[in-house]
Amino acid sequence: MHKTIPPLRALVAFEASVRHGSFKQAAVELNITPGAVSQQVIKLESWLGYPLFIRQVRKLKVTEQGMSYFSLIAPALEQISAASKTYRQQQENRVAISLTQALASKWLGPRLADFVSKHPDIEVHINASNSPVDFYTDQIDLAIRHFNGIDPQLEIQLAFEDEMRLFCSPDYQRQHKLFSMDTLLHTTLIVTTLQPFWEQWLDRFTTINAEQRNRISRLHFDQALLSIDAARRGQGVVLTNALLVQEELKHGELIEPFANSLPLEKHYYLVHPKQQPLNTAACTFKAWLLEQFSA
Amino acid sequence: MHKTIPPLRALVAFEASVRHGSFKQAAVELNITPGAVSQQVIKLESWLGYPLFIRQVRKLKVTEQGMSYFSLIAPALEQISAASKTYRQQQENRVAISLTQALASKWLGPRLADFVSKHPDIEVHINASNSPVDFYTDQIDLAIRHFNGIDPQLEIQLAFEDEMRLFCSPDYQRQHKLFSMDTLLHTTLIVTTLQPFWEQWLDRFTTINAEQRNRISRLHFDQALLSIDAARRGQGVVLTNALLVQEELKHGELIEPFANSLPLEKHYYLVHPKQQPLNTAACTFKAWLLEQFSA
DNA sequence: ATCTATAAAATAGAAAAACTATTTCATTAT
DNA sequence: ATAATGAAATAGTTTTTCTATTTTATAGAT
Repeated sequence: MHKTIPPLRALVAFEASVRHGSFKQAAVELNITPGAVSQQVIKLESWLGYPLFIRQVRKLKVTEQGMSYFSLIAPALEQISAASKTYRQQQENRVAISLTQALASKWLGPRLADFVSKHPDIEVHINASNSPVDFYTDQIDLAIRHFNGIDPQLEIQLAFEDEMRLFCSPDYQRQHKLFSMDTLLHTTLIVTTLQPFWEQWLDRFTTINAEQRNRISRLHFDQALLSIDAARRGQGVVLTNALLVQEELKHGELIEPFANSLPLEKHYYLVHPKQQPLNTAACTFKAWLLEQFSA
Repeated sequence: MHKTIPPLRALVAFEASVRHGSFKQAAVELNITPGAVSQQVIKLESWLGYPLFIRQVRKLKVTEQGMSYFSLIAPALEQISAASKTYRQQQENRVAISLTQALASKWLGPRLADFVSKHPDIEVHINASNSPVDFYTDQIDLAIRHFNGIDPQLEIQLAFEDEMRLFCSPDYQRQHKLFSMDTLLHTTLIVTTLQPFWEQWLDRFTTINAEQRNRISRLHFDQALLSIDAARRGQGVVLTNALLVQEELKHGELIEPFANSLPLEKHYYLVHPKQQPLNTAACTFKAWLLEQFSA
């Protein structure tokens, strides 16, 4: 099929030289030296087997054959340029962020309208997944990750410090008289599988011993969102970050019976790979996110 | 204008990989290693900013974006390939020869029909000019030149030895009783400007002295063809190479009253530049010419 | 279950292409 | 007459392209 492909850099130099009628001007456009243009054109002439220009002192005249060849390859190069511009530029207006479903739903979701209204030309992709992403393969620009904040390959900025707070619905509190710590013995603990912090919390803030703790009833969910929902429905008490229940607190669907907070070693950070420069949209989005973190 | 040109070798590798759905097969087509194809595709992905293929073990799947980009650039590459094939191949079927007008008209012209009938696909260009040519600029493959046969830059083969013979029309011979050398005193000598051999010829083959020679009437032409024509019309006697009057001799339009021949130091050679390899057509034409020289 | 074949990925090094810097040349402009 | 201009020629530097090799994860055969 493609057995006959000319030296393509030479073709680009030729096309620009015809348009400008000058190696000098072509060089300016291509941002290379005139000598390089000259050599590339000679290379193409050698490949084709005949001259494409009549060279005069300080002057260049394209041959008829050169002109004819130009008329065929110029539109093709233009097509490649236009397609490439479009497909590359597509990325300038696009930003994709990866974060957990809980954060996407409870934190970013309610705020996104603000960003969109401020930047209607930017296409925002939310990759809400609890599994780790590959920035390159999955075309992710930014991520909010929960980790220790150490990774030499990433640009890292703290988003939120993580801490576990206890929440339940108002009804649950009334029914179980959740007014002192020891009443937790008679409640159901809603456990999020990936956030196994109940032991630490109870040990830190109650006098309930290990044996007693083993006897407390538990409900397990593998998603923070489901745990929060269960608590909202009055099925137990949940430990989570207040960030994820801001709306429920606001609407009185959940309350915080005890003001105790268990700080964690891992926090939420905004990250992106050092080796992958952010496009305009991603920079804009990042700036907006940093604003939101500190608000 | 062409500010957005992707790495073009990478584009070629990408296009072939999409068509084959395999780096391996693309490599076979492009006659490079699979590793090189892989690297070029990665390079294009990096330039565009997103992946073009989903890589699976021993398998390659083009992304939607990749397919979409392919649909735009593939026709353009095909256009470049087709144009380049045509314009390069044009040379394979073309041969151009430079020689004097006299040789073109009197020697090559009558014989060319033979070559053309044997090779109808070969396009023959006759550059009949008495001024020197530049092989490269003027796109000349071969030349028949009149010189001493020494030029290190050329491939050289003897075509004909040059010699001056005397010719006139039968009528002129009768009117001037051209049966002995001294009768030349009363003729008109037809002189070709670039072939000033009358003095030598008369000195070598007659007893006419210098003073007598100065008194012979002369007619000057700057083209050998015109000199021959004048002789044919009975306007005088002409010195020329027998090669150029073969048809006139055959038709009885010219005769050779005296069989004397003045050998010259320069001869006719078939030449072409050592640095400019002959294409197929030119090789074929050269072989045919060499045949004609020895016939 | 084990072994072989396959094709893409990753890596280091070699070869070729692309480009730069400089000088020369033949005008052209001042 | 001198200075400016742009293409040509040349040697050297930088970058790209490509090769060779090993690794990896299957997919297929036994």
